[in-house]
Amino acid sequence: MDALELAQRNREILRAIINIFVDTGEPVGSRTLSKHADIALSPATIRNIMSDLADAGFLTKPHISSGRLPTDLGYRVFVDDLMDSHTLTSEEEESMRLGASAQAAQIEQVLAQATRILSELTNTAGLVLLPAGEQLHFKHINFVKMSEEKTLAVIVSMSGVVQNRVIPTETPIDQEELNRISNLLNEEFSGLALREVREKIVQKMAHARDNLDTLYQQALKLSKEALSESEAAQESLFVEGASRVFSQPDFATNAEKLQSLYRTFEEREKLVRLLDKCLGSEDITILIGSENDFEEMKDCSVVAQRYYMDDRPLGSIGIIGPKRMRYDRAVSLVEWTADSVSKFLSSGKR
Amino acid sequence: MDALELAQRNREILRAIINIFVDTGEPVGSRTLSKHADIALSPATIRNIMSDLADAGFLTKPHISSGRLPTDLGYRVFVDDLMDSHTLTSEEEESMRLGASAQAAQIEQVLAQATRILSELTNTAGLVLLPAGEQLHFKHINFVKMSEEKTLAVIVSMSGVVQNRVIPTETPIDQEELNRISNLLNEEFSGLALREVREKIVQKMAHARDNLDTLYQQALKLSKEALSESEAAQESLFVEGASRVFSQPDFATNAEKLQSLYRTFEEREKLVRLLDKCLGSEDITILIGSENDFEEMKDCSVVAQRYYMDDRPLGSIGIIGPKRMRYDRAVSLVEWTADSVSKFLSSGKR
DNA sequence: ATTAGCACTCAATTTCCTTGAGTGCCACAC
DNA sequence: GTGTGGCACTCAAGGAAATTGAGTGCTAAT
Repeated sequence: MDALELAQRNREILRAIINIFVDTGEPVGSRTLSKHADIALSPATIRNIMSDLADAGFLTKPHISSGRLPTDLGYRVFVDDLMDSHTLTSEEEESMRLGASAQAAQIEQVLAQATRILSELTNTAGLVLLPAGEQLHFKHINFVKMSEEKTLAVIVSMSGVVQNRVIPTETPIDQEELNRISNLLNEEFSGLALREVREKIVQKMAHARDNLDTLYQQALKLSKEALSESEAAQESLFVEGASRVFSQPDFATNAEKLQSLYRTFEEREKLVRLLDKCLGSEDITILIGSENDFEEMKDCSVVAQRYYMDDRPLGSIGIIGPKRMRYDRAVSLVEWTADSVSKFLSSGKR
Repeated sequence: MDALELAQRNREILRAIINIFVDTGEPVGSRTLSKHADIALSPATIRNIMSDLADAGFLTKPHISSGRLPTDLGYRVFVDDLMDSHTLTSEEEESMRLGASAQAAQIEQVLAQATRILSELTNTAGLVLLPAGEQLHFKHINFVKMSEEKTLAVIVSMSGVVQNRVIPTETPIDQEELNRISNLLNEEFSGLALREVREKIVQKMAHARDNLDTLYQQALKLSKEALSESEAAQESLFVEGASRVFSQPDFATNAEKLQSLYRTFEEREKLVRLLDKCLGSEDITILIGSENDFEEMKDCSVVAQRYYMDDRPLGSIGIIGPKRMRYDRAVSLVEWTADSVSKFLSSGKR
């Protein structure tokens, strides 16, 4: 037997161990494995192989006289090379389709719904990120006078995202005038990326210094305020079904882990950063255990993919669950969901 | 010694037991209590009194040979009659003041901020309910054409709450026309309660059947859609720092309780109902243990009070924490916060 | 009425033992 | 040398028994 075939057999063993462990949650011993239909080797032989796999860093054991379980690295090669691809069952497809049925809904509602279904099907926490950043394109702005010192700006993007913010105004502007300002801006900036709008405004403000048209100047000033920093502040994140993660037996026993995990889910900022990372890659992103950079999430894995609107990546959608999860299913479901969402957002003209 | 004095002494004992238990979390025994400075009685005497208090239903014990701890009823009389009122320390006041510093912010931001501080200071979960129902008054409406079949309605209330929803439109209406419709509605309905607006629209629709002014008819139809059911659907609830509750030693040991509690926090609807109840009463509402109607929250207490805008009750703000909490502090802090929020929302003209 | 004393209870902790799954290594067979 | 059986060893988990200590309830004495 040459080296290649040996390697092949080792891979087979590794795959079997991970499959069994994902299924049972118990460390897998050599005896259990030799009973397994696909493996026709004696426990002793398997022990040798397991020992090799452990030396290579793919397996570990909780204590010296126990069965083996996969390391992060083990999961990694499993996910990259060993995993069979999962085809969705008809029930799974059925449930997904229900999600797309919501008609005439806002983008946020569509995303929230998709995440909820994703969470249900995978029994993990569903996440979706809608960064209100560079991707957004200006559709409409509207100013409402709230009081002498406060004006409310409502900004609608092409994709249907609505942002609003309060702007302090030194000199009162009456609603009539605000309406005219709105119209002015709507005509001028329609369809541009928010970033471009910001740039244009800055340019125009420089030029218009001596311009006598105060209405126009006020318009620029107001809209500058309204659009400032809107990208950083207003991204929105939906988390759905986080409690499912906590019910997993992997955490249920350990109150301490549970708490730190809970705190993580409350600190949305970290989740945003995780999903943000996925925006960078076209392929599905899988982060196993410590591969995500947050200590308190080292027992969790993230599977996420970006979704599109009209071929532009808009945000990312995914799940977060225990490291011990059915990666094949997770990958299929996340891909399918991202795909559905993309199709829904791009369908027809918006 | 007459009956009155005896009762007084019993009350003293009950108060001491609750204070100690709230402090330590351990059942209080007669010995511990007799060592307590304020109590100059022997353990045996105290035992007799404790026995009486237990018979009266104020105390209970986890097992036959252990110290006593308060029942829900015990907490109730404590809160109603025995509790010293807590005066805020200067640090506490200091932290609260910081919350009010945010200028020109939206109402949601103010509320979220207040809740966060409340949660920090009490080390419990902070809650705030902003029911977008009867209380809301119409300020401004704006329609944006998203596509041939979809129109986005943005409704701004007098209090600065922004709601938006997508309306399917059979016949396309162009933006120009939508603007005119907006203007029409804004003039006609400004300042009315949303409920009144709805009623008026229904009336007018009945009357206007033969009216040839199709613009007006369209306006009515659109606005009816935009305002329909908005009250039920769009109330918003902020929960801040729920993880603090989970870190409490009362729950930390019991993974099962922890989970059910977690699920409760995810089911916002129940929390809404709780806070909604508080809206009915002018006084601060305290619900101890099973006094709230949710089985899974029987180990928690709620302290909440409504807040006002211009002397109209708008919503309620409060905390939810373990039954074993410093009620005196909680009450003071919740009252103070509700007060600050009310003042902030009512200050000046809006 | 109050209290000291005493017997009793029971959760919690500790200790010790047993069990069983599993490893690692050695020697033997093919 | 590749695979296997055998054997000694390890260790977590679970259970039984013993110990401890905080606390109660009752009775008799002050």
